Amino acid sequence: MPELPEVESIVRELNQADLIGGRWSGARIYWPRTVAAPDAPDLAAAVPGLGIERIARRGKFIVFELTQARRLLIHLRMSGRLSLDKGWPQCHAHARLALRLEDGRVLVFLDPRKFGRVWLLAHGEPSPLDALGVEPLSPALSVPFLTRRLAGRTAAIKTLLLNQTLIAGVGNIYADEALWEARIHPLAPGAALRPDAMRRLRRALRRVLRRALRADGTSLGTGKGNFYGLNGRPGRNQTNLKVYRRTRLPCPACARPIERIVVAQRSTHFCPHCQKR
DNA sequence: ACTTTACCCTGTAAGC
DNA sequence: TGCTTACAGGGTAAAG
Repeated sequence: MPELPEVESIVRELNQADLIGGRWSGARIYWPRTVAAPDAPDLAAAVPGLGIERIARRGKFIVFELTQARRLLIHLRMSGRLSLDKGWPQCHAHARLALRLEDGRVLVFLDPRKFGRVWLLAHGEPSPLDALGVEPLSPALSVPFLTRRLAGRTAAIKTLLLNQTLIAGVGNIYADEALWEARIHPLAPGAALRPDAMRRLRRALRRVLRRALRADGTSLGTGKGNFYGLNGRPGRNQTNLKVYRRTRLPCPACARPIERIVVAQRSTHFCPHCQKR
């Protein structure tokens, strides 16, 4: 569920929670498949004693840099959430993993749909971060870069924006929003984008993501699949959305109804008038 | 090398 | 109220 702005918001909150310098003292695994590390025989045994040096984001991953050159990665996928509690979870219905700190606090990974994954990696071990593309808010996302990487790509631009090996961190909401802002049809083949469209796309991606970041992410609806930051804090970006989940509502630019189609197995929202093929 | 498809899971909301 | 269906912001593996 969470994309770059949501994950970044959570990382900011974690960094404000006085975890740096602390040490893990134990772990409890409630749903074993949550632990994805291929050769981590027992995360619960390996975690105690590891200190937290840094907490960062890469793409949609939360990265805990630990002592002994180890790393703990968390990917929330569709329905993952984090909660920082005073002790081991008592009544969380969807607790999949809990990590206890020496000061007694416990970071609980909640995930109704069980798609989320956690890795504990040793130095030099193959990491899912290795495959990630550029950070969209870094200078690496340049027009020449986009031009190079989209050359020869016949897939729909919407599909390519969701491809984490090209650009890391963009998901369904911000792909739709950026394409609307750039006035590009979601089904346009990547290679069909003219230089001017490339410039608009780069600019739109960065604008849309930064705006969402300022609002601490997007929280839609009331369901459990909704985005929440640490300990259930919702974001405020939903009021900034122009097309996402606004099927049949008027386009903010031309007032014609927004359409919904399916691209890459994902709902895709766009204005057929403003975003021509 | 790139693209498409099936699949992983559970919860919520809408329609009847 | 209860049942059924569609949908959900993530990604992978395998086949074409």
